[in-house]
Amino acid sequence: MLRELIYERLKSILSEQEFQYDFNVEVPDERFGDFSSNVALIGARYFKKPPIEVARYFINKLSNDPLFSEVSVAGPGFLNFKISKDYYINILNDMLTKEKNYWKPKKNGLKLQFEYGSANPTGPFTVGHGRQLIIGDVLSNVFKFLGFDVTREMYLNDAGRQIRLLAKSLWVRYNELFGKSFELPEDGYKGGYLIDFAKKLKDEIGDKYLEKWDNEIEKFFMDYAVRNILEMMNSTLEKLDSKFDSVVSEKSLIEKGLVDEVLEIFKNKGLIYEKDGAVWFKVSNLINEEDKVLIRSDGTYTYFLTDIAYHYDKFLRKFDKVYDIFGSDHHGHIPRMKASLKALDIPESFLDFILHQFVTLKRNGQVVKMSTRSGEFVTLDELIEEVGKDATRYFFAMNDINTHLNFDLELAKSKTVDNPVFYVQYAYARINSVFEKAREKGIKFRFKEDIERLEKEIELNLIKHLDELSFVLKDTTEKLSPHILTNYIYGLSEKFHSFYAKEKILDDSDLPLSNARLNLLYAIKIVYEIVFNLLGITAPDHM
RNA sequence: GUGCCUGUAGCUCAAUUGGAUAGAGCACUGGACUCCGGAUCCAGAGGUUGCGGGUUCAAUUCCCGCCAGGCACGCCA
Repeated sequence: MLRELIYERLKSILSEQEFQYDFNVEVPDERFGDFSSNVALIGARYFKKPPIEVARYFINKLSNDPLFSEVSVAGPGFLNFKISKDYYINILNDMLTKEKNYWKPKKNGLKLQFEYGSANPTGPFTVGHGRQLIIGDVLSNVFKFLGFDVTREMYLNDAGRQIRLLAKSLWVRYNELFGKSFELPEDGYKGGYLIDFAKKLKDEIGDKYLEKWDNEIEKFFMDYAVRNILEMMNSTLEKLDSKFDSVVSEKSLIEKGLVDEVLEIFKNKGLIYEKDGAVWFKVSNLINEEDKVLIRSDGTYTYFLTDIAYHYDKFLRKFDKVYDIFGSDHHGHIPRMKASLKALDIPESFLDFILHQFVTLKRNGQVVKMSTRSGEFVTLDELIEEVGKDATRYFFAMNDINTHLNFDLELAKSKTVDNPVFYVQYAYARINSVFEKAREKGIKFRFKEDIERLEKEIELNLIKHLDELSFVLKDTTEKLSPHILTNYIYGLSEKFHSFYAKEKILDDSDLPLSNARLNLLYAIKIVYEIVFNLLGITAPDHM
């Protein structure tokens, strides 16, 4: 990785002087060179000399280094580097030899868990869940590619009050089918899917539970509704090509006794008390917030309590680090969650939250209101149906997670409008078609041969861009931002299309050059396959 | 009221966490295959980075204060 090589060289020059400070190596505007560094600007303070003089010191030290064809100083004291052609050829050769392993660092044994897509199983996934699912899926993929031991997990809140509301709502729908009218409970679920479930249920059991309601029947309706909703959710996940390694249910945590264990620990630490018939957690002892209820006066557990137990469970499962991916509406949950982990003597660094802002869905310029309970929403299923899996995944990944995502349905649906997904996929299809054309023309592809014929600026620049994938993957995991990856592949596509338009790849009059360029395309193809795989979108041979 | 996020070209978004003349796409203007896929490419125009201070060699980025939008402040999840 070029960036690292340059960084190491600069660092070792610093250590000769026994200086140690942070600086960066980055890709500047093309007119400045291949890479640049601010090492001299920052170093001025340590060298006690003007930046330009410090820069000259570095240039002197690096002048005979075969890695560079040129090192210069510019502006206020930036060091600009041009990588030698020979080195680029070496790198390309290395990529072709190692294929995708070129971009994989040595194994990193850290055990990570990503929790995302967690929801009440009370309705189908909404568009909002979609963003979360893709962020979680893509980040998991990248961490895994970089050698981490990754578990993707979904948490199901299948034990709470909402499930009982769901059961009752289904029961009301069921009765309606027999012409018996009951009021939907307040905050009940109004979604049409419950009517479908009710019809199915009527076929299966007839009038068995008509106008009857007790604890047994409630349990039956809860199980029936949850089972069917999970089926819906799984079918959506399949369409999205999103797989979980495990699903943890709230119910199972309670049955395992983890909630009791947590309560016991808190009790021993004097962190709980009773008031108004409920059990409270002394959050105010730990952070500057109000105390919270753990057990309601009717004896049921709050979400907060079972979630603490869940995170205790994660800790007992010996993850080195866990990430919770939520919508930004959950941000209020963070401080108290961190406080409770502290109360359990779990190190603060164990848990990190990744919050994403909301998705605003627009249809004909109008904002579509989404709410699971009112039943007015566009489901993730419908969205995938309309715009396809690839566009859905790419669009959810391509924005900074901290910004609101405007998803214009009409625009996304339209096949004629320019779509970044098509742009990047088209580049890949084009590469394939060049190889096909070469076969038609009888130009034989000689793997790893003739590559020293590559010398044009744009060719070497493409090699640099391929090399940069290592940095981009690292950056994606450090900033926990999938959009860095989509930006990268879009940038590679721009460079490739530009190269394609400018230079003829298959040139009958110069077969070695053609072969060199085919080798370059082969390396580009590997990078596309890596990135498409990480994003979970298809790599089309033809379009 | 308190806390979190956001504000960048007409629109949708970037900007390598403090770097050089703030970049792309759409839309607009004008060009490019008798040729490896024109779903492409090249060029032009478009900016007081919400406003005002501060920190320093350097601020879209960090700090303070305003303004605007989103979200959260439950014995909901």
